[in-house]
Amino acid sequence: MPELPEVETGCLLVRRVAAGRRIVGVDASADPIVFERVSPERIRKALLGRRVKAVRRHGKHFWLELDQRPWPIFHFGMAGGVHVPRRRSVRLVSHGDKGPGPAWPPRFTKLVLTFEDGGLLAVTDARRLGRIRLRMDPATEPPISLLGFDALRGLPSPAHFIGLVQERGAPIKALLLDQSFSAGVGNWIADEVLYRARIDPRRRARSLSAAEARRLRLALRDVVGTAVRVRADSDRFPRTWLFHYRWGKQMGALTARGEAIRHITVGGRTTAWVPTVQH
DNA sequence: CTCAGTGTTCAGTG
DNA sequence: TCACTGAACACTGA
Repeated sequence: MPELPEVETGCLLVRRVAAGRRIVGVDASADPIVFERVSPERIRKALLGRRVKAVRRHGKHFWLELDQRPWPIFHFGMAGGVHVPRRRSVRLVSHGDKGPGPAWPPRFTKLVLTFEDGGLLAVTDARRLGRIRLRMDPATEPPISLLGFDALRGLPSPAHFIGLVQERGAPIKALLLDQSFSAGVGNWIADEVLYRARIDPRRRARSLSAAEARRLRLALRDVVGTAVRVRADSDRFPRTWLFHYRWGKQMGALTARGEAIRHITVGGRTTAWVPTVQH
């Protein structure tokens, strides 16, 4: 679930349920991996009785501003997310893995918050690569202070962006994935952006012309902006996006325009690209 | 049973 | 020191 658009969408959900309310219940699982060196007791102590003043995000991290520090930071890793009960009635017992119907709390829940108005919020993480941290001032402390510009709201000016790109020697795809460069970009966004900018993912960032870097910036703005606008609902991504065809691996995968898709490894990640279009 | 994966970190290398 | 690479991490689902 977790690139910038998914995190932003989760953030909106959290804001809807939590903003302005007091936390009256904290149920934290004892998971030392998800709770980075923070015991469930400390999480509970930090959150219980606090009022949520604001919900902020930078890149793939988001955090709650409370009426008292420290504040919790959430990162979804590869398979984390936030959930609220569907409908009004809450079943406390899930009835089997299959079959439709509400289940609460969801599978892989690591944290459940209850709010004064009865609202509920569950934080899940199936693969346990996500993290929940406590910081006195999240924006100025690692890991968030180490992030680059936010790919949705912090895009640098064209001139600045071109400069940032041309001073780096990594493959352009690896640079896009570097969170200290563009915070929030993940594997599929990087591929989509490069496809739309018609740039070979293996190209060294330094080798991009000003025109190419400009194209890259616009593609980044468009892909992230569009994905956020549709609430990260991939069914609503434009049909022209590589996203819909990139997993037709094996052989003969084609884009909407009939272009052949190839898969290679760049920056340590599986990369889908279209050699006839990207140079 | 094996392996890829919408991510990050860290040891190792140049 | 900086920058980059690749393996490790952890676990589900195909």
